[in-house]
Amino acid sequence: MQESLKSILSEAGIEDELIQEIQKVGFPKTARSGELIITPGSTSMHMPIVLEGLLSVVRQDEEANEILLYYLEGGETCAMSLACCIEGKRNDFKVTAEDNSVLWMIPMNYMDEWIQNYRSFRKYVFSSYQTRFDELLETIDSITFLNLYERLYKYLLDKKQATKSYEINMSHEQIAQHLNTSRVVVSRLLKQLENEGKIELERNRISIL
Amino acid sequence: MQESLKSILSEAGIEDELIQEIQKVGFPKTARSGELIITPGSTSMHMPIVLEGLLSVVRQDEEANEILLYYLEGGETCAMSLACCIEGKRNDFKVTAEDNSVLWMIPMNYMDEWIQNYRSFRKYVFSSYQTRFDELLETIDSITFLNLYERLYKYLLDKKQATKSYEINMSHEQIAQHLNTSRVVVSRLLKQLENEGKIELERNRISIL
DNA sequence: CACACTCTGTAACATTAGTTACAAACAATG
DNA sequence: CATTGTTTGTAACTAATGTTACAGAGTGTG
Repeated sequence: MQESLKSILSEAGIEDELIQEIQKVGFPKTARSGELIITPGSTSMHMPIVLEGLLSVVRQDEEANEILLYYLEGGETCAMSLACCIEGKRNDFKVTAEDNSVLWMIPMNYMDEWIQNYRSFRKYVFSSYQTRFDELLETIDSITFLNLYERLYKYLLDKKQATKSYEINMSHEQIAQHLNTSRVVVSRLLKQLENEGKIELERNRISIL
Repeated sequence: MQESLKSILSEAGIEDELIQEIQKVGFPKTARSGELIITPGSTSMHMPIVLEGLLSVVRQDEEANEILLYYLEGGETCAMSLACCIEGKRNDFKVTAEDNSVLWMIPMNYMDEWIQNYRSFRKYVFSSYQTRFDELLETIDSITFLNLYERLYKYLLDKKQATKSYEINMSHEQIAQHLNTSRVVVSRLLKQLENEGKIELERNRISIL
C-alpha cells in the first residue's frame, strides 16, 4: 500500500520529502464494493487519494433523485473536498465504492502549508481541481447535447474505461439511477443496443462488444 | 476604475502590497453589451476580474448548440482560466458581455508566485475555483432535476439576481439558446408563466412580477 | 422443490419537449 | 409611409421520455 501511494505521488511529481510527510500524517481506509463512503450533509476533514479501486461521485436532490457526476480512479484525488473543508461547507455528494477500494486519507490542516511550500503539490492540487471541473463539463455536455440512447451507450463505454473491463456487473435499475431515469427506459434502450450488436445482455451483466 | 479594483480586492482580504502589484501589472479591458470576449478554441494568458457589468459563460458543442454555465458578476473572477493556461489547454467556453462591462486583466505568469507568497491570494483563487464548481453543480441540478418550465422560471430569476433588475431585455430566441431549446418552446412556456401572473411580456422585454 | 425475492422484457398509455408552418405585431430605415 | 427584417403567438403534428402494469425468468434459501 505504501508502495502504491509512493509511486502515485512520485508519478505526479511530488518530491520524496513531501511523500514521506504524506505517508506519516495520512492513514489508509478500505471500502468494500458498494459501500457508502461519503453521504450528503457530512463534513469531512480529509482529502482522499484513491490507491486502488474505483469510486463514484453522485449528486442527489431533495427527493433523492440522483445523477453520476464522475468516477475517481486509482491514482486520482479529489481536491474538491479541500474547499468543502476550508469553508466549512457541507458535502453535497454521495461517494460510493464501485469496487473494493483502498484510499489514503490526508488531514486537511496540512494542505495550506504544503501548497505554500511545495510547487509540486500546488500543481497536483490545481490539476486535480481542473480534472474534476473538466469532468463536470463533460457530464453537462452529455446531459445537454445527447439523447438518452447516446448517453446510455457513453455511460457503458465510460464504465468500461474506468473498470478496464468489458463486463459490467450492474442491474438495469442501478444504471437508471446513475442516469436519473427509470429502469423501464434503460431496459428498452439496452435491448435496442443489443439488437444493434453493440452489447450482450445477461442477468446482472452487460458485455460490451 | 482603480478604485473599484482596489475595493474588490481589499474586500476579498488581499493586502495593499499585493493590490498595488496587481494594479501595476494588470490592465483594463472594456466590452460592450453583447460583445464576444472569449471564443472556444482560443488560449488566453490572462485571468480576468470583473470590475463592472456582467459576463455569461456558455458551453458549446460541435454543432454550435449552447448552454449557459454561469454568470460572472462584478467583483468575481474566473480562476478557471488559470489551469486552462498552466496546462496550455484550449478554452472550451464562449464568454460574452451581457452588459457593458469592465475587466481587469492579470497576466498569468504572476499567479504561481502570488499563490506561493500570499495566503490571502491563495484563498481568493481557491474560493473562485470553488464558486465556479458550485455553479456548475447548480447548472447540473437544473438540467437534471427540473423540467423546462421550472428551468425557464429559474433562469429568469437568476438573471434578475445577476442584473439586479426586474426587467430582462432579451428575445425569446436568445433565452432559448441559453437553455439549449427552441424559440417556440420558450414562447409557449413564457406565455404560460404570464397567464399564471408570474411575468409580463413585451417585445424584447420580460418583467418579473 | 417450494417459496420469496430480484431482475428483465414488453405492451399500452401519458406527458413533455421538439418541429414545422404561418400570421400578425412591431421596429428600423430610406 | 412603404418596405424589410425581427419578434412573438399559436396550431398541428412528431418524437422522446416517463409511467403503469404485468408476466416470466433467474437466484437463493430453508
